[in-house]
Amino acid sequence: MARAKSTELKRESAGEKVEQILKGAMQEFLAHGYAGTSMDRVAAAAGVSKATVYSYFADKEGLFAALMEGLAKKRFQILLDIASPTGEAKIVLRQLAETLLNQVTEDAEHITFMRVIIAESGRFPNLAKIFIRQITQPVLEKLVHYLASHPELNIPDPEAAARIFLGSLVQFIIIQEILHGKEIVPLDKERMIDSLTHFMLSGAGK
Amino acid sequence: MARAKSTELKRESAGEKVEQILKGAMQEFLAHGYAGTSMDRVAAAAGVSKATVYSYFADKEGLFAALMEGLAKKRFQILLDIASPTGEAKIVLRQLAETLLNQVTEDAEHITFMRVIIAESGRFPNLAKIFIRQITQPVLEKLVHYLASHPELNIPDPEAAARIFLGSLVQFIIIQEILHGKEIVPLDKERMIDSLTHFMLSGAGK
DNA sequence: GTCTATAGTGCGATAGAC
DNA sequence: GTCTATCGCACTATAGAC
Repeated sequence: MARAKSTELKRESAGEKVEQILKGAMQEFLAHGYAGTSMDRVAAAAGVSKATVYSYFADKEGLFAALMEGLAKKRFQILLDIASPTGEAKIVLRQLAETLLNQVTEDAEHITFMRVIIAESGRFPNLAKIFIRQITQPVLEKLVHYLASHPELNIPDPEAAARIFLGSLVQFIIIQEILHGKEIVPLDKERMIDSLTHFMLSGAGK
Repeated sequence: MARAKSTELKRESAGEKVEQILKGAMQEFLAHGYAGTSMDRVAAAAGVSKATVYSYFADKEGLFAALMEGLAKKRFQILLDIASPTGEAKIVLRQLAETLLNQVTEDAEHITFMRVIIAESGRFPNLAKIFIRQITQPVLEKLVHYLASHPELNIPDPEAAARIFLGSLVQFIIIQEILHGKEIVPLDKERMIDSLTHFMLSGAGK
């Protein structure tokens, strides 16, 4: 085989293998968490040998970190796109809330990703901070900017209001989906959205 | 009770050992999660032999479940006590929010407990459900009852409003404390409380 | 493939209660 | 002395990092 020695950087086809490994790693780490995942299972799930895994990633921590950073970038890019709001506040806020709620509740991977980020935020504080910087902060900022640039809404503290708006929605997902509260404390998504927009618009001359 | 309940092993002084084991288990499980904790370390942290641990708890899962159920009962009892609200809405809501925020942010154990409940909600869905039933649901219900019994607040959907109120606060804790967002997206607790009460009271004739 | 860690068991020894 | 909780430790079998 004209396969190069693996101590150095990989050649042309490197990207494919990395993709493959990350895919297997995602399956395992999201399902079992960091400590609950073995490198053997990652290799098996990826369809490569353990040696191949270790030729691309220094160790378990490195693979986990690379995976989670990548997921943070890709999986929540949608949120940043929606959050470019124009138009009437009532519609903009409704749409933002609906997209966030539907986007996440329909995709089990999002839910599991959120769970793992929180789960490992003790062992991997830097990952949590990357998540905050890459997702929470920009979404928050866009919403703050929108709220602040619409003085007719009469919102006294846009930064706090943005936290309330997004925080309510995210915590709704955590209770209903992540903590399996759907059947115990059921509540329709639409009622959350209705009440949230009601409160946000309560200061406007309506 | 000469030979107490047959389901329980050991004699009268058993409680001490159980307490000791649970204390060690708390230290380890809260610090490292379920998969990241070894029974040897639990025994060491508890200052007992592994055999003793296994004489009181059937296995690792049983010990973990017993610990977490106990913590759910004791650690958040305070919330249920506060949530017996009487008096003017503005004050009641402020006090509830302040107590919840201070209670949790000042006690690292609360934060870690919340983290572990979410972390293990995939592997131990029943624990998450116990948490919802014993803490989330009763607190939610008391707040709903309060909001609903004060029609002058003019809240269209008390159930959704209660979710928004508590969800905002809990998510604030998750972002600031659990995900280490304090320095990245700082926000004073008081501003959250001010804005939350502002929205809740926005329908009242003020 | 190697070396370490871990869940769970078994047993002899100890020390205290009656 | 008898009973028993507990300790300490050796042991198996399995799994995991690398």
